Amino acid sequence: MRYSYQRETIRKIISNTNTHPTADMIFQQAKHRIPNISLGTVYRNLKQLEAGGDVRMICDGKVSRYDWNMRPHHHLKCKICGDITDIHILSDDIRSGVQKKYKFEVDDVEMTIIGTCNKHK
Amino acid sequence: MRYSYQRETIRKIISNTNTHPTADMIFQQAKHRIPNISLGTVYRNLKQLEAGGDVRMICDGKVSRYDWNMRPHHHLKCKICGDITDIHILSDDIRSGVQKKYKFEVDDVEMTIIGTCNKHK
DNA sequence: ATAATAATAGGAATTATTACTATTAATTTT
DNA sequence: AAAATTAATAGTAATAATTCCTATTATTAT
Repeated sequence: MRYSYQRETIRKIISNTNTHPTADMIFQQAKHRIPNISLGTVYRNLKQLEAGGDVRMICDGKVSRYDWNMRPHHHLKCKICGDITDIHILSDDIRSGVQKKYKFEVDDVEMTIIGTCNKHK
Repeated sequence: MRYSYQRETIRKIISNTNTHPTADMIFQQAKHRIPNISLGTVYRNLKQLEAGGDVRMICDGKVSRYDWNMRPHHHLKCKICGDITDIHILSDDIRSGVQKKYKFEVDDVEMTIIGTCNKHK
């Protein structure tokens, strides 16, 4: 893959936040550095970064969000403020249980825990 | 809520399948019985059925799918055929662990396990 | 330095979903 | 049972996230 300043900028934006930004949020940020960058470029590069294992896409309803944290982890989603926070809990027992019980070859366990975060008392 | 034949038809379509159909799949089915039903009607009624606790919406990437099974459960998603299957595994320990460790008031645990189902050897 | 070709900007196209509006049909009142 | 009220509908336009397309630009190999 050929070098591009746009892609590096996008990579850095994702790496420097814990907010799991959407493509559009990344686009808005990127415009500060590259005023005429286009949204298509953001999407194309997000796909390449994802394919290259540099970032991971997470689904939040209809929108995709992007996460630099490639270690296996899960998410807490607050229904009040919409914030998505990383949590590290093991899901190895779920993995092996499902593998055996349903004869299903598990690649990944995606867990989103919905509720109210501690910011709202 | 006022009775409508369209809504009852939609409810039945969802109740009679385990395929977690999308709004458009439900629309196609419904047209067999009500040829001039409109997609807007399907969406409006799906929302009402969801609000009334008759069906549950599940996110599958960009598309919403609908499930009649209101008991707490999780999903296996096959990356080959795209099928989504219900599984019943307890997530009570995850719930209480998160509640304590992150001071996060848990409403729901949504788990999607991605991999290859037993249809593909 | 030049040639080859990924990557880009900008805009058009697509897909899932929601909003709008005149008409229809279910319920309530008489 | 007929008239009045008003949800619900069909059909269409609008929106939002994302993908596709194309002439131009920028990176890399020669």
